[in-house]
Amino acid sequence: MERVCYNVNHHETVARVREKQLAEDQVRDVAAIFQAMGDPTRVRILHALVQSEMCVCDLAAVLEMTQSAVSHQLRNLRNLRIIKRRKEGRVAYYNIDDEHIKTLFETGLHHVSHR
Amino acid sequence: MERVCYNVNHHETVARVREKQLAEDQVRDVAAIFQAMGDPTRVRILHALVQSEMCVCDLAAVLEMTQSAVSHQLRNLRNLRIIKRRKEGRVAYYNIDDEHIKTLFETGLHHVSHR
DNA sequence: ATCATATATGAGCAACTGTTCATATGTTAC
DNA sequence: GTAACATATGAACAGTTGCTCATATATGAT
Repeated sequence: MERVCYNVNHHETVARVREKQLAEDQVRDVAAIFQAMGDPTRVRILHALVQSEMCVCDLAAVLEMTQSAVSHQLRNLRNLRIIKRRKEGRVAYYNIDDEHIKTLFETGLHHVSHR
Repeated sequence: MERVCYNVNHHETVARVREKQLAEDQVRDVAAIFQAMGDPTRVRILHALVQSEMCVCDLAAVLEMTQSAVSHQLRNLRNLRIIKRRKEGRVAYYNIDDEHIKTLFETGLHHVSHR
């Protein structure tokens, strides 16, 4: 990496913040969670699921998107344990995985609604 | 859009969730906030700024990244009003924009640390 | 004025992402 | 068994993103 800064301006701050840096896997995991919530389609899916457990077919109807597109996104969210699936015959019901996720999502929603 | 679902399985649920759908700009805004927090570099930047106001040069030192890369990301975050800038001479100091953002970020961090 | 430093930014490019399309898998009804 | 339905998934393709590199702008020191 090139030398871009000839002297660190605030040695004490840099040292202190360096010490408390997050572990690589923490950074990866938190970024993955936020990234998953950072897409309009997935926001709409999560907002729907906060209100009610829903099957793929119903979600596609609400979002007015293809079953395939919705299913792909549900897989993304499920892989990250943001939502969970319950199967009943041929119907798959999706739910927010836990209360923490619900809280996190609603905190973000609350933020944009109040500014 | 093709017909993928021959009968909506749960009319009542679909109708109820449809009614409470988010407005398009709410969806866009909340997705943008989460998306901005959904990148490892920006997570590290935010985690640093939660601890202390920092200048670009110091952030680059902590992250061990080029000044240019950091500056580009700071612009992204500032455009979304996630961080704010304070100028003092030729030095630009960055800060988390408000307490809501700090809370949102820490809620996400807390989530991945406790599972 | 010139030089050094701090930050900002446009272009370019490789990597990633979200949708579509086609198709596969699995379940229910007959 | 076959047909209808619900969901899942791989490939492909366009659009987006994050970094690098080069360069621009702006301030402070001399």
